[in-house]
Amino acid sequence: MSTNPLLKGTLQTVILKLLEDHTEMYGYEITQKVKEISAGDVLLTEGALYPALHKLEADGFLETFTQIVDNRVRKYYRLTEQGGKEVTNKVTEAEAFIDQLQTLLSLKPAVK
Amino acid sequence: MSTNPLLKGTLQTVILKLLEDHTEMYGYEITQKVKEISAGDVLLTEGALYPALHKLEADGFLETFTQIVDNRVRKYYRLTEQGGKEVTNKVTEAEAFIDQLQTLLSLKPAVK
DNA sequence: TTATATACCTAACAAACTTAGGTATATAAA
DNA sequence: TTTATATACCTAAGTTTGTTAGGTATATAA
Repeated sequence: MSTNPLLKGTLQTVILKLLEDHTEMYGYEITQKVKEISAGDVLLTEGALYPALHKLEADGFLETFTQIVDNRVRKYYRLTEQGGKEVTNKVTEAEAFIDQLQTLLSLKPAVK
Repeated sequence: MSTNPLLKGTLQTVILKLLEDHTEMYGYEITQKVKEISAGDVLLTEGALYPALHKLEADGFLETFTQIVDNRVRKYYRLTEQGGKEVTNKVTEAEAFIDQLQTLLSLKPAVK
């Protein structure tokens, strides 16, 4: 019943931020890290994650390389130089969004 | 150029919250109130607003009545009883979303 | 008479999800 | 041994929710 896009358009921002903090990650690892950080509250669906990664790569923000571990393929992602700049932009945008939403919903904890 | 869904899936929540605080509002008034509260940062597009209002009404969260003012029609919206409960749900959901996003982006100001 | 503000609306398109599949290997449990 | 779970990648159909771009109409200021 829950039509619940958990990250509401901020998935790209979260991915970029994780890659800023962890340098190199593969898709499955990202789902686990998000689950861990959010204490199990945010469960990325693969149908959202993989297309998002491919788009970020196509846009020039990520680059990839593959490794074989235990006979299984891992596709690692890493920020490009352009991607490094984009993290800052997207995080700033997310902060503004949170700020606006808190204002509109009267959730601001204190006066700015 | 800005593909900027300013409210990223929270438009319904914002509308319901405004109607909780102001009892009765019409569409155009909502756009002006959002602009005012956000200091001009959030400009609702009518193509998003009106369908959202119609959906909230169809879902039983809002009821309407019309008034003529200066020969022009105003369609007022008001929360139904069910809508009154839904505000709480949706605002709680939005708070959780903000919290999760702040955690994932390392934006949390302090430890909880 | 032209532009801006007020006031409603819809339709075509795009973005970003969910849901539901598919392929394949390693390992723990029944 | 076979079944389930974890690991690891992927895509396609459908839905929701927005943008963009129109349309109609009245009041008022330039």
